[in-house]
Formats: sequence, C-alpha cells, structure tokens
Amino acid sequence: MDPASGFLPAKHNHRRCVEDALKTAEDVCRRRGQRLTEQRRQVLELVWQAHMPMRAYDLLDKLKKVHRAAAPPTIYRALDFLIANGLIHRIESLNAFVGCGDPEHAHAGQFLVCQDCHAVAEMADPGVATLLKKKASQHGFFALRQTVEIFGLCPACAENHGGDHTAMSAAAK
Amino acid sequence: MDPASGFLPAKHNHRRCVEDALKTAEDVCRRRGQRLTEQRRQVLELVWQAHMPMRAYDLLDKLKKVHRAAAPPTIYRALDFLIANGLIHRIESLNAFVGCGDPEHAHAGQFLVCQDCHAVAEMADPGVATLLKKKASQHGFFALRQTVEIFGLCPACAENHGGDHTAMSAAAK
DNA sequence: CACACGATGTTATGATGTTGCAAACGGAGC
DNA sequence: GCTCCGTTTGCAACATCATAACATCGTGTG
Ligand SMILES: [Zn+2]
Ligand SMILES: [Zn+2]
Ligand SMILES: [Zn+2]
Ligand SMILES: [Zn+2]
Repeated sequence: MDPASGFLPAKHNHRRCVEDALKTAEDVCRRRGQRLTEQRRQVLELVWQAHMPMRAYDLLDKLKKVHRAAAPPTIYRALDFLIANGLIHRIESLNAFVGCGDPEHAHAGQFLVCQDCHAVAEMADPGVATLLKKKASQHGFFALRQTVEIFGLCPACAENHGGDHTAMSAAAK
Repeated sequence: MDPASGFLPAKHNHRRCVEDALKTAEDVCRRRGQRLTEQRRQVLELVWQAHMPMRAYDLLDKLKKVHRAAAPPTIYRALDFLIANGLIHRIESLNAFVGCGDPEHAHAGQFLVCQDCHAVAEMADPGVATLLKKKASQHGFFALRQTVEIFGLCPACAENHGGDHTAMSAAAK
C-alpha cells in the first residue's frame, strides 16, 4: 500500500513506513543512476519521520544534530535533489515539503492540507490532472506542471468539530 | 468584459482597463463599508498597471516613488486588505500578486502562469472547483479553500516555439 | 471636545532561499 | 594505484520575503 496517499490509518507501523520509503528511494535512484548520498538520505528520512509538511529550516535544525556543518545550502540542495527525483513534493502555500509515496511514477499530485492539525494527504487523481490540462488548453494554454493545494479539514478534525457544518462554514468565514 | 480573464487581447486599452478596475474596487468597497484608502488604491493601481504577477518588494519600490515613507508593512498591509476583499489574488508559487477581474463575487480561481513571459490568466471555472471539492470529500476531506496554479506556455509563447510539441515536451523533460 | 477604532509610521527582526567559489569525493579509464 | 573530470559538499555572504511591536495619526460618533 502506498503510505503517502490518504490520511494516516489511525495507527500504522511508522518505523516500517519510513524504512520502506527509504528502500524505495534507494531502488529508484539506483535504477536512474542517481546518487542517494548520506545527506540526501538523511533529509529524506527526516521528511518521512515527521509525516507532516516540514519546512526547510526545521529540517536544517534536525539535520544539524547529526551533522554540525549543515547550512542552508545543504538542506536546499538535498531538497532540490529529492524533488527532482519525485521523492518529495513541495507544498507551495506552506513553503514546506512532504514525502511522496509513489516516486516511481511521474505524476501531478493534489494535496489536501488540514488547517487544524496540518496533516497532508496526496491525491494523484489522473482525472483531475487531465481536466486541468484540458481546461487550460481551452484557453490556448499548454500546461506543463500543476500545483493543486486544497485547504480544509481532514476526517479526524472534521469529526472533532462534530460534523457541524454550520459552525465550520462560520469558521471558514 | 472581464479584463483579467484569459490572456490579454493583443492590444487592449490598458489605461481604461486599469481605470475600470479601480472604479469597480471603489464600488465594491463602498458597498461593503470598507475603506479603499489612497495607499490601498495606489497599490491596487500598481498591480493592475503591471498586468503581470507583481512581487511585494517590486510594488514597494514603485510605491516609494510617490510615497517616500513606504516600508514593507505598508505594502503587506495594503496587499492583505486587497486580498481580503478579493481585489487581488496571491500566486503562491511565485510569491506574487495579480489583480482579480471579478472582485464582486467570491470564487476559487485557477491560474495559468506562462513560464516564458510570466503572464498570468485566471480561470474561475466552477466545474473545476466543484470537482476538486468532490474529490476531496471522497477522501473524507472537507475543502474550504483551493490553490490551483498551472505552469506552461501561454498562447503567444507556445506560438513562438513554432507549435513544436516534441521540442516542448523535451523542454518539459 | 472626548473617545474609540482603524490606519499608518517606524524600527527591528524573523523566515525563507540563493550565489559564488573552493575543497573533497567518487567513478571511469589507464 | 593513479589521473582525470564531473558531482557533491563546505562555507560565507547575500538576497528575498514577511511579521512583530509599539507609537502616532485621522476620522467619525456621541
Ligand atoms: Zn508512517
Ligand atoms: Zn486534521
Ligand atoms: Zn479572481
Ligand atoms: Zn507567455
């Protein structure tokens, strides 16, 4: 099962979940002739450990604990590499990064971001991507890349609000 | 016609286009009991003048020419006000701002951003917004706000590339 | 006028991201 | 092993983006 899709099962074997992601990353990089160096692997691991959108400087702080010399370029280079290889995605509206559960296949992801608990889930719905590309082309626009980020309430947090949609729409202002 | 939708007609009366936008903004604010102060009006005018995504500090530099005391908070406060009233939109992946052609009605916009000339067009396709909300809800997610930004080539720039899609797809990597 | 409230001025600081150059590393070929 | 060369990393400085905190001003209301 793809560990990044959908919101987390209430309890999952997270240690295993991170290990699998790292294993997959190694496979992907080896097949592509890319070097998943120790630094890059560590940054990827930090991103997966959190299972939350992680900001660059938060990652930097954590990385410094195992690597005192780490500096901003250290982290941004690693992030660039991981993004280029589809191992993580950047959430533009948060300036943050999340692991991708399916780095083997290029895809346009759509992200569901909870305003309450900040959890993020990735949909990679080809129908959505196709529709956007088609709508764009109706405006004479040739689409190459998509950023789709949806803010709202995840299942758990919607539940906590009692499913009270009037209250929620008030909160939404 | 909505001046912000679609890419610009080859030549349009831009002076008129800006005037109309400011006029509409005044109407909207008056009806809502919001104060479109001189500073806010000037920032809105600068955004519309450019007809391009404008970054905060670019706007600040321009604003300083008519208002020496302007500082970062000056511009960000004006931008916050304009966004809150739907007069401009923020393009997250560019950290930039564009005018909205339809501030009277709340809407989820989808933005087409040209990688070549940096022009931006806004689609406000309710079908897209509805589909995203529906897809999200299928994942148990209650959607409140959407960010949709599509990168690619605008009609003019696609044309300049000779409509050569093989070359473009190569460039797209 | 007195007051309240929103808007602006001002300084400083925090947060995010990049450039440029030198040194170290690592695989390919000899 | 050794050289060569492209990639990766170290490091310092810089560039860009955004907010905090608090004082002051302006405007409308009673
Ligand atoms: Zn996990
Ligand atoms: Zn949540
Ligand atoms: Zn709009
Ligand atoms: Zn263009």
